Amino acid sequence: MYADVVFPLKLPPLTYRVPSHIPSDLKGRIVKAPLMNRGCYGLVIDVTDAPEKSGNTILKNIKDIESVHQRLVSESTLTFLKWLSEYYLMPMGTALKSCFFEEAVESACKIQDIGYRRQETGDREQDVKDRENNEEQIPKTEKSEIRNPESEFSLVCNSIKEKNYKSFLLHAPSVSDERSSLFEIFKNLNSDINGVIILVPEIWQVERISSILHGMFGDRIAILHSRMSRSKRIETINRIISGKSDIIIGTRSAILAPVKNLSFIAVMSEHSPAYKGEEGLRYNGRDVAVMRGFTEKSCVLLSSVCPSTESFHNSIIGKYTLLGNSSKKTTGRPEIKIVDTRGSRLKDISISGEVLKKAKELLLKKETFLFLVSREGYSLIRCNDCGYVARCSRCRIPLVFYKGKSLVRCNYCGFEENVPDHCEECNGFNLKPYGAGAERVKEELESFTALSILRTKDSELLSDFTPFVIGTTLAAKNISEHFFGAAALLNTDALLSRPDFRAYERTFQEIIQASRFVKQDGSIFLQTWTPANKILKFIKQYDFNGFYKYELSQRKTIDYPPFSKIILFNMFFKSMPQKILDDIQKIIDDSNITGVELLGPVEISSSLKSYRYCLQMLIKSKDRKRIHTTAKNLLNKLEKIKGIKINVDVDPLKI
DNA sequence: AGCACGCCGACT
DNA sequence: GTCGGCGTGCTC
Repeated sequence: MYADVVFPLKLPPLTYRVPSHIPSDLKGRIVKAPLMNRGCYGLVIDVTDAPEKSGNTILKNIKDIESVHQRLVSESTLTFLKWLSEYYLMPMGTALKSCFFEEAVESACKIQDIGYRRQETGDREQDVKDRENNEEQIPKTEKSEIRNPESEFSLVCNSIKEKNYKSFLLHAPSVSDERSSLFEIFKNLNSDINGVIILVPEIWQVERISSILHGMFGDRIAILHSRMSRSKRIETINRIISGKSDIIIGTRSAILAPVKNLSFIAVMSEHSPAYKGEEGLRYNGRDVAVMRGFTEKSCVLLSSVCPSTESFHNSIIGKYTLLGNSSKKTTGRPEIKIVDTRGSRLKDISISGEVLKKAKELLLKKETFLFLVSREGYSLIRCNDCGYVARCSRCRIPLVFYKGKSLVRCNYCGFEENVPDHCEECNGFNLKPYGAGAERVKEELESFTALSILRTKDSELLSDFTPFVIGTTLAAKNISEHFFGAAALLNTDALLSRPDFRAYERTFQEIIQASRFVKQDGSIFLQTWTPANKILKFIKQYDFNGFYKYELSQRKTIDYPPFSKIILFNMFFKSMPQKILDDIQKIIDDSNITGVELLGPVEISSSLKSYRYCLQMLIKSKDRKRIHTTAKNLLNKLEKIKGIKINVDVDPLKI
């Protein structure tokens, strides 16, 4: 008898012999096995009669499993783990590591080294029984009783009770509606629910949810996010495995928590790019949530005030059930005004006359005005003779001018140098600030109003009256809803023309999110040189359906998600002789790829400090299975090139 | 992830 | 001549 064991290392499963005195119900259990001359804890994912012949290499010197420990995962979780590894093109060990395996081992095996025999009546099962017994003492109302049968959330509640996979997409009118819907669901269920994961995009949002649910679930609630200390994380995982906590609230990684009998997954602000990992196993928490719900037969609720185009598309094709009709809700939202800055007389000023007039007006009424800019620093630098924008010599990214520090900086590689005095394109000396950063807007406002202006950092609290607030992001956790009398987006065009096929969608989402901080009868000004842009019309009217329809038609014509799948390869090198380029080309040619589009490789600037060079390759296809087999094949071959380091990004957000 | 093996610089 | 730098590679 042989067992395939996965360790929380960048490794595929390894085969071990199972000594005859060990029973065969090993699948899903933690075992200790020799690896690199010492005992390591791993997870058994398969038990076979003969050792698997991996390719044509016959395994010699197969070692014995040392000891057997508790069962950690169910059959369905194993299926999920295999999917996670295959889908994101990473070894199973990497996937296992992401699933809090080390923490599970730490809490279950090392602290109290439970041998095989004691296992059957382990503390874990007893704890669950204890909790269930306690709960039986508490009188419950009838399970089928829904307090508010008219509520559309009864659909979600029924689905949770049925214990079958079903996905919902809630298009909520506001962020607080998103949260209250969740509360409503738990209230309707009379807290009669086991195994819940609630995801939020950022750590500070965890507290918002946990405080709402604390009265209902007490210490059944566990919190999980990436900035917890190791010991706290182990403690939390221990609580989850033992069944003491089964309501998990956390950020991205919490979707991989070892919760048993998962019946409900909620993904708040599902459109958020924060759900996508940027290193290691680059999974998207939202997509993983849907897959986990599917394999573990749970109800999945995605919610957002501005759902992603992908999720909206899934609701059209019937993959998700659409809830909420906030797309029709235009009342109670601030008025959006498109400000045409093309004819502005004051060419060197980033704030338009119309916006400035409103700002002064609000100042008299003691109301606060929010200025949204898309970058820190003063501006870019542009040659007024030839129109060339100064760029980083290494990255070819526009350099940002910091007037206060009197330097230019590349925000990609961090390179800083003195402000150039002439244009490197035409050698002219007519360089001028171009575009508006936070520093410049502050300067302009101060010169127009003779007031000192508050620049917001995330941590700053706004309590006393501050006439103007300038922000680059809206991680405005300390700003209460409807705080501002008005808001202005000074460079809407910069957002709309970001080099990302999701630029329109992102802009729409950012404006919708900003709108929640503006008074309902206030206004939002969008300054633009392209007032005829269709997207601006949809935004102005809060026309979600119009936007999605247009955006989906655009995505279809350029053949991007959701109409095709994309996988990005970034290949890093210390040096890049012609031979490497030839080798890569040969691998591509030999793979005779069909039904898959391959763009590149093209050289891009390297984002890794220890690697100077980077080649990027984009793999694109309508065929979900084919793109994966092609990518896996290519990856296997490319990895053999010496000195290469490859980052694989399945469903990348940034291209 | 670790830990070994391996090929070039400064030392008793 | 050796000691040791950490770059590459393997782990059933």
